[in-house]
Amino acid sequence: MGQHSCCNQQKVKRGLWSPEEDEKLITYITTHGYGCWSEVPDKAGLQRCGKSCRLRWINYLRPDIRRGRFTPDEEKLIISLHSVVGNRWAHIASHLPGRTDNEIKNYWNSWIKKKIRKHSSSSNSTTNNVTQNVVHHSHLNYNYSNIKLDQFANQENITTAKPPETTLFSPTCPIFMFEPSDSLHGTTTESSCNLQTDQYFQDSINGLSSETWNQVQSSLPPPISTTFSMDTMNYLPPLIENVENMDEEGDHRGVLECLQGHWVEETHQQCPNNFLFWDNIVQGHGLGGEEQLPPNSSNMGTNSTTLSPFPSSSFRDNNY
DNA sequence: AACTCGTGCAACCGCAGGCTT
DNA sequence: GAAGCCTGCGGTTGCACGAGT
Repeated sequence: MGQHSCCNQQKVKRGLWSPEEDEKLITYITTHGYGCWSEVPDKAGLQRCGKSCRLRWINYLRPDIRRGRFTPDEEKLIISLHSVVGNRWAHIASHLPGRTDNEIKNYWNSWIKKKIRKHSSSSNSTTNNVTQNVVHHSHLNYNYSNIKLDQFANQENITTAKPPETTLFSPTCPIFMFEPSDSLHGTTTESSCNLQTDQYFQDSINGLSSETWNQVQSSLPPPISTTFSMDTMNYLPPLIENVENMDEEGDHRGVLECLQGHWVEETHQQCPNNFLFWDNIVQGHGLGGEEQLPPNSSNMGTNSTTLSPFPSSSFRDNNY
């Protein structure tokens, strides 16, 4: 064990590829094609495993590879697609000709690291344990969501507070799950926007060219009414619609009803971010009393208690 | 100049799923 | 249906390099 099945040959070289190795691989692939990758090393005269050859070719050597910095449009497209499909890098890469999943993944991860640092340096240090526990080297998608939600939780008034300065995306804002014309430009009122949108994401969407927008649209999953997968974005339109009905004083009851009626009860399974979102809304904005209690835990999916703090004990134990 | 640290990127690892036998 | 092999994918690691001290 310890080595991949394709790499258990004797004297398999690892590490960075030399120009000579690249040359051998290019020469072989361009003249013979790659066919079965496991046969490529022998036939090309390389002491690499087939998997390594494949990776080198796909990520670096193939002629249609596009290198260099991501353009603003590519960046926007990545952001948009990531909001739709999450960390499915190969899927995202399929919408960016010449870009590899590895490249996009690296770009995204380093980019998020920057955002996290920016957040942590600009926000005060009174973050709760949730954030501190989840900021880690991996699972950036999930963790970053928590960071944003945590910031919401620390705001006193969700309807008047300024949204985080540089939020990237969140499970609360796949706005293009709606009709683009309405959701993008018509329904993000001042009050609702603070709750449900991500400013960075919003800017990205607004800046998309029609071509890019079409690419995003083409990647959309089936309509929400028929799809409740684990994908976070599928949970959100009801919330956003209901938030629109909140009054200017920030009556959160609509949110709660929404969460109970459309979001939590219907989509309560396997979605930690949503639970945290709920948890933070409630904890951060002075809601209390019987009517605001989260749905009965018996309604929750079997995974809810292990995946998230919702319904949290602190919610019930504290006086909000 | 030497050292440390942070960052970006290439490559590896383990797993899942498809295909073949 | 089971086993083995292969490919593809996402997560993770390690290293080179530049910036800062």
